[in-house]
Amino acid sequence: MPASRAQVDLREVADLHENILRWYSRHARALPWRDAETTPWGVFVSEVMAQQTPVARVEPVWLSWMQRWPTPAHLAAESPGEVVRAWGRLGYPRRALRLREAAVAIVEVHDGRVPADEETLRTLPGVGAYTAAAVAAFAFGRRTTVVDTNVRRVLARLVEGREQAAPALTAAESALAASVVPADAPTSATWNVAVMELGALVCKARAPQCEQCPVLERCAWVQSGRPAHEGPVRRGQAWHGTDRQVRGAVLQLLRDAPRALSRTALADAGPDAAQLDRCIASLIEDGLVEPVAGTRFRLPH
DNA sequence: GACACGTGGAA
DNA sequence: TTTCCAAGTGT
Repeated sequence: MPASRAQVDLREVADLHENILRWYSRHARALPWRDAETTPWGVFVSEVMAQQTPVARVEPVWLSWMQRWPTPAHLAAESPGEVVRAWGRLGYPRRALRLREAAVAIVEVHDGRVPADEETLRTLPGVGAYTAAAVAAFAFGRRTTVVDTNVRRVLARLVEGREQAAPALTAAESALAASVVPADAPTSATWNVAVMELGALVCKARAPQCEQCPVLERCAWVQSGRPAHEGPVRRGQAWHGTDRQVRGAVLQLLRDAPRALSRTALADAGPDAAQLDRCIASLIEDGLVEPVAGTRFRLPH
């Protein structure tokens, strides 16, 4: 059956809802941004921090971040460099700049309040389809379809009978995910986070814990004997010797330095002089580094 | 659609 | 030790 035809009948959907929502009520992690008193801004921050980043690593940074900048106005008033420094080693530090830019837009365009609808959320820097849906659902209880890597993997296995989702999100996947979202808005929000949680804790990429799965009996992948992934092997992310590695090393030096560093000091970031210069230039271009008097470098003020 | 973009823990 | 990959976005 082509993936575009994969679907679940109504009785089956109701059963998935019941079992997955019950599982979530018993096994959901007590993440701080799930507290009832968390503001939409707090949810927004958590979703940006969680992009491509394990949730466990986000938690301590989120706690200190919300203490320091409890509202968009607080963050908007901060310097980019301090924001990048506080981002620490979460990775993809451009997210920190965009989060601050989003805070500025929220203050200047949206009266200091996080927008509730996806279309408006999508206009904010660093907010794509996933984050817009997640904030609408988890901060405002909107009925929408949240599709992240967990949801894609769970549906690939449960409904399509495949071990892995496609390399990139397809329209068919989005349609399938939308077709199983509960009609009721509050329930839909819980459903979206419940499927994500199931993917994160049980239906994991590497070592799925099928014996703990609340919908094991309905899983197409398990029923067909858990066949191994067919098709092209996913290309691993290159790392050693890449610009990304050098950029990360430069930024780590600057985060840890109280003042501007010389080009010589930054040479610790990599042995290739041409690559180092290229990376410094691209970091400046990205707004992550600021040149001082042409010869020294620091996080942007 | 393909690529670039950080980081570190688990297997 | 190397590889995998994690609540994606922007170009």
